[in-house]
Amino acid sequence: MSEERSLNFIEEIVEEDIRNGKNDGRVLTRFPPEPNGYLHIGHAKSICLNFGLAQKYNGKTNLRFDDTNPSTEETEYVDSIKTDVKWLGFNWDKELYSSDYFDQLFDFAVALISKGLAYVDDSTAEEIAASKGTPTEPGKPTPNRDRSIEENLQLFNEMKDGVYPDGAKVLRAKIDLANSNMHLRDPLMYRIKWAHHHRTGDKWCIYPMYDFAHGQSDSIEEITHSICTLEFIPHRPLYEWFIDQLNIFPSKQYEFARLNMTYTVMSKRKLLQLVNEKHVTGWDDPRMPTISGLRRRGYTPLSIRNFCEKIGVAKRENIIDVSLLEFCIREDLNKSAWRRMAVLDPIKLVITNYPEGQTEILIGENNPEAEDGEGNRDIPFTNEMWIEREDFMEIPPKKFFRLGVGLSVRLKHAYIVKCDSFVKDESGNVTEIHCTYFPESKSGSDTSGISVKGTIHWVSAQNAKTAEIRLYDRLFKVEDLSIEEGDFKNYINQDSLQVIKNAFVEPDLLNALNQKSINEHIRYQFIRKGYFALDDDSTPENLVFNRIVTLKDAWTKK
RNA sequence: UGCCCGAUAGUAUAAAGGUAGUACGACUGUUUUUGGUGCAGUUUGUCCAGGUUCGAAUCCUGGUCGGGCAACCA
Repeated sequence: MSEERSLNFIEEIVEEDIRNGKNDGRVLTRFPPEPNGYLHIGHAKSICLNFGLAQKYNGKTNLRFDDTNPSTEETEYVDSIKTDVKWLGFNWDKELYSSDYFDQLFDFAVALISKGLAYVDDSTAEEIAASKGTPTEPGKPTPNRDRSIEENLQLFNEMKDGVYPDGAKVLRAKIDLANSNMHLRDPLMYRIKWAHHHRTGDKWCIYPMYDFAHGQSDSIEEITHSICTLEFIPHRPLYEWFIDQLNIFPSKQYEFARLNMTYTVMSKRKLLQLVNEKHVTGWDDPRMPTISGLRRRGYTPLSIRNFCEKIGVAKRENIIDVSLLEFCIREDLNKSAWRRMAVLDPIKLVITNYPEGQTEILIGENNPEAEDGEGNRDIPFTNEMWIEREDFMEIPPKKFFRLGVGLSVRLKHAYIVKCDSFVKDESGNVTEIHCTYFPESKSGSDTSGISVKGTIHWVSAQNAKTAEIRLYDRLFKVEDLSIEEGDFKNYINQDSLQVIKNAFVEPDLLNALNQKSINEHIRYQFIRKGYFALDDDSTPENLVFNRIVTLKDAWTKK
């Protein structure tokens, strides 16, 4: 057997279960989102874990919507969740809903009442909260705790039949009001909610609580490993209590630490707030940590799966540096993205010894990382160019490998040019750079003998196409939002979006829209500027590119 | 002053009583027609105090620190 990557603690549990022949070696996991928001990168961790486990151990994974609270859930979210899971590259075995089990769950509740293990309580929410005591003081029974089984049965049926208004009664498990675990102090099983459900419509006016739905749903599906996040640890005894009392399939719950990431938030509540209060343009704003946001930004499914692999799975609270996510997308795109040239902050460069009106077609390979370069594209070369303003300096510092009077650089895929002079306007801004080129220095057939330190990108001014380019920075100004005081919105980075309306791109990029229609090569590396993805806002008249991430830059750091 | 979970380089994650390793970050060199990539290297760590043991990141005891738990949310 060859050297294997070490297992995370859940894989160890699964392997041990398989060794022991538990569940006949069967592995069935589930990904159980509540359809009340869009999925984010933290969900991706859970998705990769659940589906990954199944793939690794010959099992299956169900997609189950935990839809027990009709007032927050919508079909829109169901659809987006399915889209995102598929996009990440996973296929579920069954698409299921907790609401599929409402009848069964009702019968389970009746069974518990019949065993004297559940009762209908007429107390208000406040009264119940008060009667539960505190972590250090035991709770006290409410007046209804000792109702007869018959009465409970009748009342519960009346709850279901719509006899009572919202909040009038609840069904509670009869466990232990003094338990040190607050979740065991007679937890609520059902509440009355006259709300329209996105799937069951108006059939029900009572809905099960999470604790009386999740474990039972796992059990009904015969889930072997029910994986959730750390905050559910105190629920586990309750999860097991219901399964024991009902004597149904013993699914087991395991908990891991959720993902946190620097410079962003990861709670649906906060993300919803950013959307509702228009701090971002929507759930799929490219600055959002949502799957749809990352997708629109240009992240690939592979890069996200690799990221989830690298961050590992453990029980320790963590905050992952967003630079690891950035590493993952660079790693993927460096190998696959086609190279193009784009000038974001243009300044004119004039080649004084190149014939005006002449156009030469140069060849550039699409992908230098591929053996065959994945083909070439034509790049027109003329006497006037757009180059990046930052690639010229009036007074260049030492080790500045770009342009300044007397300095030479190679124009990528083209010739070496030497800067002779520059032109300024009245206010002192440089408006033009004048160079001479060396005809023998043509890329690929250079016989000039000249060697230069720098190579810069450019676009022929006569042939350039304009494009809109959107540059994104971190959404928040601080690394770890969880340790900051006050409203998280105080830390929003107001400069997280920069729109460049008139960038110049090489003409071949007009093909980007066609490429997109065949779903290929919609992501590019703009040489020296980063990785970019064509945005859905693009039209043939106005191409829009999102910067996914910059290239690593060892120069500007200095 | 309850119960539960956790603690290994800056950030994560391994080492199941026997050499503290890996990735990202940072830094250095090298290659390069992208100051990218690649390649080579450097850097930084077991929360504390006791105990068990030939030997402890690992087991035990006590402490410290961080997190969670008292929604008719999930």
